[in-house]
Amino acid sequence: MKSNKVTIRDLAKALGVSTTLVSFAMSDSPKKYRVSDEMIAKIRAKAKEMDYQPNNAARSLRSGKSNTIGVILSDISNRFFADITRCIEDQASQNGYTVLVGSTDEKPERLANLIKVFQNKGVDGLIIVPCEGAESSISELVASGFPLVLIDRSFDNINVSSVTLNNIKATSLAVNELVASGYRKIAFVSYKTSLTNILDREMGYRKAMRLNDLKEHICANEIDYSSINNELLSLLPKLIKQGTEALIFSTNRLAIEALIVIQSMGMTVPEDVAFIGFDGSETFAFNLYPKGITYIKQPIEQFGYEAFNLLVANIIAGGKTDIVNIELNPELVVKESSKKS
Amino acid sequence: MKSNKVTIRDLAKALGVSTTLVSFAMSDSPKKYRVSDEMIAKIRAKAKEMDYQPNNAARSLRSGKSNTIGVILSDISNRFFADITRCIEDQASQNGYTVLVGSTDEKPERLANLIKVFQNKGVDGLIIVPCEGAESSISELVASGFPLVLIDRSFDNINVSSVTLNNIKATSLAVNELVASGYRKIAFVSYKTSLTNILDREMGYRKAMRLNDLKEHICANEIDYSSINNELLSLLPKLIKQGTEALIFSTNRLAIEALIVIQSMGMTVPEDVAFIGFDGSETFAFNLYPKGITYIKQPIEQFGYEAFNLLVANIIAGGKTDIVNIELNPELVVKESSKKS
DNA sequence: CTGAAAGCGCTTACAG
DNA sequence: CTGAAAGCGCTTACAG
Repeated sequence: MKSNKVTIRDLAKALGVSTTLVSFAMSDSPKKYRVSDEMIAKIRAKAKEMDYQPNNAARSLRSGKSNTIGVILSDISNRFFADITRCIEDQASQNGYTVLVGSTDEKPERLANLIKVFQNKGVDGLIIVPCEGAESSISELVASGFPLVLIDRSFDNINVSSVTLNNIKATSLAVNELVASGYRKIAFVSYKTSLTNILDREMGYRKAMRLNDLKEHICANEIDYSSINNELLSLLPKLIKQGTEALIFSTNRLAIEALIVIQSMGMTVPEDVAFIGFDGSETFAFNLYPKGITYIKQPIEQFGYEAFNLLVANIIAGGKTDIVNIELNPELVVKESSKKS
Repeated sequence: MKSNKVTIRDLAKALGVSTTLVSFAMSDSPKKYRVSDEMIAKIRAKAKEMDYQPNNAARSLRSGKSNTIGVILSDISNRFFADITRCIEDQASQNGYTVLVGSTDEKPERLANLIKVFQNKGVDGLIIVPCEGAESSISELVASGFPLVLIDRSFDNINVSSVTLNNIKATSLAVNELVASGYRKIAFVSYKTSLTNILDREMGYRKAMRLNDLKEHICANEIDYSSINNELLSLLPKLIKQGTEALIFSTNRLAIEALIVIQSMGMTVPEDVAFIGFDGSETFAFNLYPKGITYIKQPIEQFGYEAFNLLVANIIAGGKTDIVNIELNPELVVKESSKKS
């Protein structure tokens, strides 16, 4: 930004051509303007030689686009979202975009605020992991026609592009693996929520249990996410005493906390109870566990890749593309914790 | 950015004043231009009424400053750095700055690249957690006069502003606590590195051990950070067999992995060995541990706060402020793991 | 295939 | 205390 920065005009002067030509040659698709190949090569070579760096502010001001997108997470300290953000950033930087990241900490007021802040900063579009209670903010945004893609979670009653996991399939895979290992008394440990993705995981469990003619044991309403540790300390022994042979968890955090609680009770997996976790991105605990933990793996890279591309298509179309809902496939990573010992 | 956006000119027209006056009134310090109080109030009220949003691109282009800073971390998946980044972002947004974040994954080539990328994007300054081997990139940056603040780690031979922990004090505190609890055979578990902050932690341990007339047991060179788990699995039993009564760890990650390894060996803390971890930001493992883990706590908020303010002072001064090195105080959070059982 | 020129929305010397 | 005007560095119709 210093005054000694090389500009398009300096380049033009040095080459004896117009700034127009330089601008064309430096653009992403110079062919569109039918600039000769030699000219493109000549200009770009000179640009490199003089270390020309386009001025983003000028570009944005003129084009009305910032080439910046905003990513609003529900919780940046969740490794799963942090990893997805990383993938989005990779995609973005390869495509000349800059990413602004914010976190709502699962608070809908903060979401409304962040949307405004990012729009004021001139982002061209938003990728959002909505929290509970975000419906009004999201539907307002959709109504305004602002380019938007939801990720991980969506709302049944809002028509908006999204990239989500096939959650039904995810827990079905887990149930079937345990059944194949010979387990019958399989419990699903979740928590009180209205998030569709978590509820879908419960539905996947129910469906698979029914198809296997097994009785469901759902511990969804007994857990308050803000005091997991204590809840699990009282819940897990009860479940095991009642004859539960295997546990499936609806989230990564729940699974990790449960694993630590189980260890601290002096029990082991799968000897005392079989165990399938959800998502292995924060796997240091899983990997270190001597026997290895079976878990449902989400395609993190695909989340980032698809969301970014969907958003950019949306931006380029001026917010007028069709609604696209992409559902990604989970994968079961099988280790010892789901096998009969 | 749409064409229906309200501009400074629309405001001026609506109020019957010049754009100059509007610009003055909307600036951070309108008093500087001796605009009358009523006028400021009138203009700002109208701005609010018409929902005026200043165009950042125009502002940047004109002023030559982007009001954007870059934060380059050594490892974004480390919760300690993620938390600091969060604090920097809070500070930044309160002061009208936007933060761009990148991670080098401890690779010096990536650092050199990210510095370039961020400069091309027009950041006004950089906050960097340098990785090993970053000396050349950092000293080049310092020589160019670009506003820069290092965080967490610094280099003895480079004269650059920084915010670091008083690492000597950190491990001294730990040693003294264990000694006060009656332990004598205290080992320091670290890893092979040239990072000054880690080496300082070793020095703090050495110093405190000497002052207490105790013999040092340092396990620094025996651990390769990329295969901690296996290393610890062989190291820890050996140490304990040799009579080590207490362990101090030089990093958060090392401590967490060690705790899990200790558990998996069927041992408990502090019955089999006393334990002091480094930093509790990723404390879910610590908190869940039944007895509670004593750890050295770093002042995360202060890291973010001081680094941001130092950088902004630097930016405003055009990179010509004095070098300032801020050393923050660690705190020992005492739980059961450092007490005689 | 190439050039002259307008204009994006601001800030800020300069002049009153 | 206030206004007219230049200009930041680009992109892009328009005209050849």
